[in-house]
Amino acid sequence: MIDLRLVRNDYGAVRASLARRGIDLSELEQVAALDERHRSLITERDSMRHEIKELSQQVGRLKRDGRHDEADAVAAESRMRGEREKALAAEADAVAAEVRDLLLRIPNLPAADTPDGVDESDNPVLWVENFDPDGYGEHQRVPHWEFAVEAGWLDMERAAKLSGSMFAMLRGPGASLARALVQYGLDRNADRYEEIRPPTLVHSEVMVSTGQLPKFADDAYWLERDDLWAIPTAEVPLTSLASGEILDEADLPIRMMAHTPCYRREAGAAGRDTRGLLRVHEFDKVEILAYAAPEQAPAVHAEILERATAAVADLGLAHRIVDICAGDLGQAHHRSWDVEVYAPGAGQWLEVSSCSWYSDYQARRAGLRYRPTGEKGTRVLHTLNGSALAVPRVWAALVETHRRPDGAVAVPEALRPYLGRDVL
RNA sequence: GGAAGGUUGCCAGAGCGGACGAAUGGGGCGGCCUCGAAAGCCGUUGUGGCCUCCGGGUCACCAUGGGUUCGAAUCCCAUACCUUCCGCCA
Repeated sequence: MIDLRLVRNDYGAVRASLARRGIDLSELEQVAALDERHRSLITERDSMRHEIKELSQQVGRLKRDGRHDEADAVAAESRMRGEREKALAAEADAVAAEVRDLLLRIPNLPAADTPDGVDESDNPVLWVENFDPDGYGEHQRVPHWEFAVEAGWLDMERAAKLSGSMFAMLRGPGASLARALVQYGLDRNADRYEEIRPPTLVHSEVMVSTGQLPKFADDAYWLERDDLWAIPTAEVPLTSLASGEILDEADLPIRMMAHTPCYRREAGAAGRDTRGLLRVHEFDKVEILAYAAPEQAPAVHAEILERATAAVADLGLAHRIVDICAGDLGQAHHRSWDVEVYAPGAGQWLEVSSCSWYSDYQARRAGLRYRPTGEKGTRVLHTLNGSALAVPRVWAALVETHRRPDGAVAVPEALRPYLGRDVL
């Protein structure tokens, strides 16, 4: 969530920044008004508590001295204040809860250099590589949901039998390819990122920290019986890994990676772009993530983008980098770049990584802090992450791109050590 | 799933209704001593909210949430987590 103190001290700037997203600002206005009310309530409540404390100590002293009548009188006095305190506290708590509810729904402030724009169509393309729309042969223009199903690498029908539509099942060489991609994604980041295998079912508060809750509950799977949520990305457990902790500045940035399944209900996404592996409810992904001091964040952000891009470049895939404009920025994002690969069979660009800087938005929710070297006190961390390798879409673009006229798929050089073969 | 015990500051650990934000020891930091170090001695050492005439004042936090009381780390209730044993299990 955004910094309430910033709302208090520089309301105009916060308002102007959020306005770039093109959202309704009435919640922000309410927050500012309620916060003022909250502060006056707790100031009064605290002075009431102070008086109760002093009176109670008097009672103790009077009783020790055997002056019981006087003690009873003071106790009665204190009890009256107690009632007033109770009322003030209840009201203050109610207002605070209201402020928090609103604050959790207000999106992050876009970074100053985020491009202007209202939606996806305004996102500038920063970089295109290895892409020639006319350079693909007929054999490459076949969508994977046709030839990969025929070859027995992808079995959508039986997956649907087991779990419904938008679940995929990979088989034989198709499954091996997915596993190879995971290993490839992990190995290329193992130089700096600690490998972690986190739980993939998490408490509600963990989903709140990263921003999935309360606003986007319909997008996630929930296990009612145990009140646990299936993670939509490893970003969720990794961001909360150090929640409530105070880290040393000297240890920053802290880099982590995780291979996990990811679960997404994709509510409202039915219909478009859901053929084959384009959009599935469950998929594997290698995520890289970092905790950084604010000054370190831009460099770490660039590093994550560089790694995500290089991973697809080294697989010989046409790719591009898209700069997400203010109107298209995700709720928790401060600045974001998407890496997209071109799938010639599907005939479209597929988002395979969203490299994002969250500033202190998630860290404040999660309670991630650090102690600056040589300073007293703490500061809120910054979090950043991106997919190092999202399996299904990379899988799809890869088999379509490297499909040969004879129907076999040439395994890119970089992946051969993992698959132990040159063709599928 | 059942039973028992536990959860206090950076760590260990005392406190079991009033002067407790919390004894004591360890650790960290600063100082004295020393050529330097060890030992010893002295001091210091949590987080956050609000107000501020920027000197400070004040409130909250002893797993979490309720309750009792003039007053709760201390009493009561519920929950979570941890440990051990039993059961079940990849």
